[in-house]
Formats: sequence, structure tokens, C-alpha cells
Amino acid sequence: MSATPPYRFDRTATAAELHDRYAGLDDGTETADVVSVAGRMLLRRVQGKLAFGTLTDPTGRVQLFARTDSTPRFDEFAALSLGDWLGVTGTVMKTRRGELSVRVDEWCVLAEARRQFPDKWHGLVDVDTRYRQRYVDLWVNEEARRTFLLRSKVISSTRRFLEDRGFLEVETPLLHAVQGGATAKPFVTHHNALDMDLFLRIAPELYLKRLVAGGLERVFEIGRVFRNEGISPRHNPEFTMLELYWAYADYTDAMELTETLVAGLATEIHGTSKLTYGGRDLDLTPPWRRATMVELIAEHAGVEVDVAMPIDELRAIAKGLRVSFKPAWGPGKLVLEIYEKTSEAEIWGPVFVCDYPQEVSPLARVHRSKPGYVERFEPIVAGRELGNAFSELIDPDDQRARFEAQAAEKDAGDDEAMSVDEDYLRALEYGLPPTAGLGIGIDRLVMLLADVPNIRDVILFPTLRPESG
RNA sequence: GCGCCUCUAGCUCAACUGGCAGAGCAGCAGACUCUUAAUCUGCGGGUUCAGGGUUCGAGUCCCUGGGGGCGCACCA
Repeated sequence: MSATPPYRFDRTATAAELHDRYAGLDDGTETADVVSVAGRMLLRRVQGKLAFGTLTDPTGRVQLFARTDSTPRFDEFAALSLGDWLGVTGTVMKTRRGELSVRVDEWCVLAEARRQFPDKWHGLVDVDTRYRQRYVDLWVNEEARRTFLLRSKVISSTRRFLEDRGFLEVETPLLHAVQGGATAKPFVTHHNALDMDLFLRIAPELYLKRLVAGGLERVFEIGRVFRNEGISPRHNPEFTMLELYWAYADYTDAMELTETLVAGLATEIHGTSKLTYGGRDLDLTPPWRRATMVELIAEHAGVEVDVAMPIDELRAIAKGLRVSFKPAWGPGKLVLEIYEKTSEAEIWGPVFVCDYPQEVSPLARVHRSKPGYVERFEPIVAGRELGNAFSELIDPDDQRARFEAQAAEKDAGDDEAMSVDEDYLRALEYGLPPTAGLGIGIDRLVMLLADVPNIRDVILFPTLRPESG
């Protein structure tokens, strides 16, 4: 029926460019300017010897104006399917009703839409179809396209922000022989030639710190990590993490960097650091509140806890708050659990939750003045962890002891615990300077900035079960 | 993994306590020289997620399985 599509098309203007350039054009006038536009025709209004189409491209929409006396193959044009990709060349004009249009003087089909597009008014609502057929969703749901453009901007701005501060972007292995860098269940795969199991990384942390030991004083990586855990509105098995390591700095420097970065992104994208999320005000303007975990527990649960308290006392407090726990848990894990169950979701933030129990932080350096705690913080925004950071543990003996404690937990059946990473210890033995480390979940950051409630709204192809069951 | 909810035309949705599966948009045919979700006339369109059961009769009730959503668990 239609001719073979051309192999290329020279577009000279986008919809947005035309609207910018011809904003002042009077109604009912025609210019002598000839432009070429391309995109998808998603609406059509045929009226006898006239036909109007709405051409959509990633920048917006522009009307096509076809007329029997100036449009070649007019009948064919009027019979195009909604969704067809078109290349159109013609003069720029404004209709009598004031709609900026390109007169269709030449046109070709760039690709046929053999499948019908969703309802032009109701669009595509079914979330399953939206996630599976993102190639349709992106055309039909304006906010989907906007969200992914925003995501791209967040990542490129973050890169620029860090590069401007002397950070070097690096890439480290996704296939890990040793599980470490976070407490999480890994995906296991197998290398045939080496005949060995490998883990998809759960965090790039240990490799990045090796690089700081190697003299790359400021490094960062933005990349995918994989965790073999449940799927929820806030969890996807593969997600994107920013991690950075910064020699000669500590966790207070990481706090400043975090609030500057996040507020800067908000301002760059929305023009202000005062946002709303889910209908609620969210002010990201620095400085963010800094509070310790035990302070926040006192605020939200009304109890005083400390990792130095006798374990029975902590268990009694947990019971009183109806926080369930396992007998094997030490005081640190109990305090963390009490915090997570009673306080975290209540914190709207932004807040830096500081000073975690050492017991639950195998890679963080002991607090300079609080025994039993480490210099670690998580930025909490809208009741969610946005990241995790610490003054890095640089003492190889202490690190070995922490790894061994982790390995013991692994032997006791905790498949999220880390293994002893001898090569990493060797790197520490060569010497790692005082270093601050920061990890930020990019997906969650994008959720905040885009004001969407589900992580699948910020991941183009979220993990789903196969369609044909 | 467990609990609750959900699945009807390409899309968005109807179908009272079980009683002939419908509408709008999209599609097809036609009318229309400034439309804006164009309008008007006509037409076609279904494995009601799949399989089984109860019943004279199942989209509707029951069972099994599948997809999805939410909550819990786990985590960022």
C-alpha cells in the first residue's frame, strides 16, 4: 500500500522550535518559510477537502494542515493511521483559528503503525501495559516522557556537579567473586571458562575504595547494582546507585555534599529547592537537620536507648514497642530495628540520621567520640532512605575483625552477610587515607524530584514476570 | 514468600440479587474547504486471563493456575 520508507529524513525543526520561533505570527497568515518536521501523527481531523493532523515529537505537538490543492496524494494523507510516523515538509502558517501549522506540501510515511494506538482521550492507563510497552506509554502519557527526561537530567547534572569538584568517574566490575559492600542477597551467575560462580554486584563500594588506596583521591561511579530481594513500589531488583569516595574528608563533608547536590538538582530542574512530594511540602534547602539515631528514637518512640544498655533491657523496650526481634541480635541490631520500625517512616525530612551502631555497619569507621557507634548517616527524605554514607573504615585490623563477624553471621545462615575480602584487606594494609564515602539511590532521588510514588515510574523497563505465563 | 484486591473489544470502561455481552474512542464505508478529543450517517469488531466445577442457564458463584496492583516480610 504505502511506499518503502526512506532511509533517512532531514528534519529542520522540532515542534517546540516552531512554537518558539512563530509565537508572534498572526492568525490566518502564511509565511514563506519552508520547514521539515517529523514525528508521529496521533490525532487527525479530516474535513472534506481539508485535513488537519497533530504531529507529535519529543518536544511537543504541531498541527499539520493539508489541502487537496497543495498536498500531494491528499486522499492517502487523509487516510493515514493514528500513530504513523511521518516526515512532512511545507510552509509555516497559522490557521484562521490561530493554530500554528505546517502546510503539507510534501510528505512521506517514515513508519507505519500497524497496531492501533490507545484511546486518544483516555490514553493508556493499565500500568502493566505501560511498563511492558513503554514504547507506547512514552507517546501516550506525557508525564511518563517528562519523568524520563528528568531522570536523564538528574544523572547528567550529577556527573557535572561531581566533575566540577574534581571527582573522576570510573567503572568497576559488575561480576564479583566475593560478596561485599552492602548487606544484601546477591544474584549468582556462573562463568563457564573459569568454572566459577560469580555474584552480580550488590555495591561497587569495595572496588571504589581500592581506587582511593590507589591514589585516585576522588572517584565516583553511577551504575547498576543488583539485589536478589522482593519487588515493591520502592524496590526493583536492579537499580542505579551513585557512589563516591573522597580522600581526606569525613562524613560531615559528605553531608554538605549531599544537601548541596540534591538542593542544586531541585533548583536546576524546578527552579526552587522548595518542592512538594505527594501533595506535601518538602523543603530541600540546606542545611538539612542533623540528628542522631538515638535522638530520633527518643522523639518518635519516646524511649531512651543506647547500644551500651544491657541486652535484656533493650529487648524489653523492643517488646514494649511491639518491635519483633531475633534472639541472635545484639544491641546494635536491636537499636537499628527499633529505629526502623518506629521512626524512619515518620521522618519527613530532609534529615541526616547520624551515628549508627557499629554492629550493623561493617565498613564504617568507629565514631571519634561515641564508643559502640560509627560515623555513618543516612539522608532520610519523605520517610525513605535516599542514601548511605560514612567516614570509611581504614584500619585493616578492625576491618578484618568486622569481616570475620560478618562471615560468622553468614555461616550462621544469614545469606545477606558479607564474606572476608582478603584482597580488599590487602589494599587497606597498603594504606587507605581518611576517606568519606557516599551512596545515593538515583531511582529514589528521581522519584522525589519527579514527584512519583512508584519506582517503576522512574525505571524505563522495570523487572516484571514474563508476559506469557 | 504470605494476605487482600483486580483482569470484559486495539484503548477507556459498563453489564441490578446468576437470565440474549454493551458504550465511547479507535477501525472500516460515506458526507463535509479552518478543524482542535472536529462533526454527521452507516457497518464490522469478544477464548469476558486460562482450565475445571455448581446450575436449566456463569462475565457474575466455587476450585486450581497465570498476570498485575497494594500491604506485610526483606531491603536502598
